[in-house]
Amino acid sequence: MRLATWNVNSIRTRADRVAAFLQRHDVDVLALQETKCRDDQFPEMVFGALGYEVAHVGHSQWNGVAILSRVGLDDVTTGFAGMPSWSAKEGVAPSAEARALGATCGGVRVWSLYVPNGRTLEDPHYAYKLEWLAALRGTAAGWLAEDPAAQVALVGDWNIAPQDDDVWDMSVFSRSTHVSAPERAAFQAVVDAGYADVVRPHAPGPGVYTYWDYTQLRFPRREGMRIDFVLGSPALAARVDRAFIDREERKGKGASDHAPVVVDLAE
DNA sequence: ATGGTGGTAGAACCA
Repeated sequence: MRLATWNVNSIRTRADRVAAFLQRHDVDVLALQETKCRDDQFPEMVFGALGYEVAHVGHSQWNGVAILSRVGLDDVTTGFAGMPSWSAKEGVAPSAEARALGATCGGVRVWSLYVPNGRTLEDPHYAYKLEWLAALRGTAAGWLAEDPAAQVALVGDWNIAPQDDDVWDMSVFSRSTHVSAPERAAFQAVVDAGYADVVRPHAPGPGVYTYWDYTQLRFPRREGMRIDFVLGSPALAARVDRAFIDREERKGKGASDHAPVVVDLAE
């Protein structure tokens, strides 16, 4: 089974690219982030024609996550238990909502995650990001306590660069989100709960990224960040026999600012 | 030092 994740930065703008990607790499399950559309706007037919079922949750034009699967799409769940709600605390703030979608695909519990960006170290969204990650860690730890053999994949845009080598120049990020100690600790806590980064061993750094800012020629200058991850439970991680970042997808006109991450699971 | 680009929008806001 081939599982992939991609922050697509608008599914309507890039439906053709996503369809071509699915076919080019023969992908079975694709988790998408930043779909940037309402449920009724999702171009389901494009993917239905290719044999994929679609689950999507998009609160507004901001964010939104989806799962496409041609190996079953069952027990679809919006949000994980205990996921903190931004709007419940602060009033309407659609940019901070609807960022987790779970489904069982081919025996694997797949979670498409868009971790809150955080904006700046002083912004309330930063505290929300840490709170959100702590809740995810707690709930995901519970899944493994319940069933240590569970096959779970936590995939998506984590908006965290866990290691210094995961950004092109640490000095640029001295007072920025994504690299702060609390964010890295929050990411590590999920790892410590039993979810391993299954891609890094197959795509080691430095200089290996999943995101390049549209501005300042970041991609041709090879100035990127590794912020998209596939974290796997022990039973899932044991099945991974190949993984790669499809850097080619970042090239050319009409690319997302993120590249897809692809993982192969042995039968 | 701001703006560089691209998305949703249809003005500003977000990444």
